[in-house]
Amino acid sequence: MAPKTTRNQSPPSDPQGMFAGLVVFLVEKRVQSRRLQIWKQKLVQMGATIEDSLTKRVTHILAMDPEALLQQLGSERLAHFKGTVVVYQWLEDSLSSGEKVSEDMYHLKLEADKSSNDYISSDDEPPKPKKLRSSSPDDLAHTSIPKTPESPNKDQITALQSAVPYNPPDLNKNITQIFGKLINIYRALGDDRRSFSYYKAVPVIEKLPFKIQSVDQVKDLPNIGKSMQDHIQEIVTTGKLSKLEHFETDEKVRTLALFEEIWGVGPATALKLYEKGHRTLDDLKNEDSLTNSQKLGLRYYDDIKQRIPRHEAEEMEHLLQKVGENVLPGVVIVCGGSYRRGKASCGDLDIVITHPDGTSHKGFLPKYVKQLKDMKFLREDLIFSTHSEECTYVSVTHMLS
DNA sequence: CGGCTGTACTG
DNA sequence: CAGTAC
DNA sequence: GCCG
Repeated sequence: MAPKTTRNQSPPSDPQGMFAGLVVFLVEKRVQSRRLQIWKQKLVQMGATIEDSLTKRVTHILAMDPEALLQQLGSERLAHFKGTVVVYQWLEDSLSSGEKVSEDMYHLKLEADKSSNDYISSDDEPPKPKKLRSSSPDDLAHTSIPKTPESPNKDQITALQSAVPYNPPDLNKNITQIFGKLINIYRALGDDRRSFSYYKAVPVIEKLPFKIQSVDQVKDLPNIGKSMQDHIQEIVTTGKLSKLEHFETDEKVRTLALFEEIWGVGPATALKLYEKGHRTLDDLKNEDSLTNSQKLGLRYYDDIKQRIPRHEAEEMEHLLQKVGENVLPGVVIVCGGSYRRGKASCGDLDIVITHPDGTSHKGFLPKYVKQLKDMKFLREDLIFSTHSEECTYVSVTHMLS
């Protein structure tokens, strides 16, 4: 879980280099990948930072020509960009002259505007006939409280508070959705390692600011190896993945994957249930070998699978903070996880509870939980344990809206 | 080819 | 301790 | 599955 999100490359960057302070986004279209690689390396060496997506920190966009630029970013995203857009020649000339040349002669401008002929996609989720969002989001809260009263994690708190929500464009859903299914399937089969590989590949693909049309565009991305490239190739050309098709026609694989979506059910339990002859969730209604957590996971199957829209997560955070302050003045409650990372929707809500004086948090969680239960925010305990100073709590919540 | 995080909770 | 989740 |  440790966010190693920094993609620090090996070549030592020189903070005094000619590109110091620049944050660059490279439009990769119409660029030889080998050349791109060299450029990236040079930029980093000379003190620049390279962004994988068009974040608000980006100061410079580099592109071959207006078409490539437009094709990868779209005019509306570009319209909001306030930085400098130049052609790669600027970089070439800077490198050859040994000093950063003025951008003036290299500005890349879009041809007038070809009106709004882009694309207005109402991008919903096709493979989800699920309709009613009767708003019963689930909530999994995990709290961990520093062991030492010194509470040396002020940095963590400020880091949490200063995180900037940014949602990269979600092109390439065709690929990430298929990979997402493979993640579940391999995990259901007990192949966690392979599952994790796909798990790591997905965010890499999600961060791409363009739609993948050729293998060349992904051939030297991290966590994308030979197999992934082949799969991507097949998906972009045929629109599907035969490997996945094969899995999905296999009843055992299908069933194991289904059972494993139940909270508390892993590969072993899923297999046992399958061997007992169970094939559907309904078959499990009367299966009393399930643990408490698993029964709850089954009962709230649909609710737990619901994602929480960001704005609702925001409301929940405020509510949680208000109640927390009420139970113990001064307590600090912040959301972490996917919410903190700025996702548009969250599968759960991760909560971190701390207190500035480092000791007052003792015994806070039970009282807090009780309060939240009384007001019908929390519903059912999935896990609830308290050691002397570290507490863990995972629960299903119910929000009436 | 071998490693791929480590830890806490349930029953 | 096995299984599970994070 | 990917990586070293």
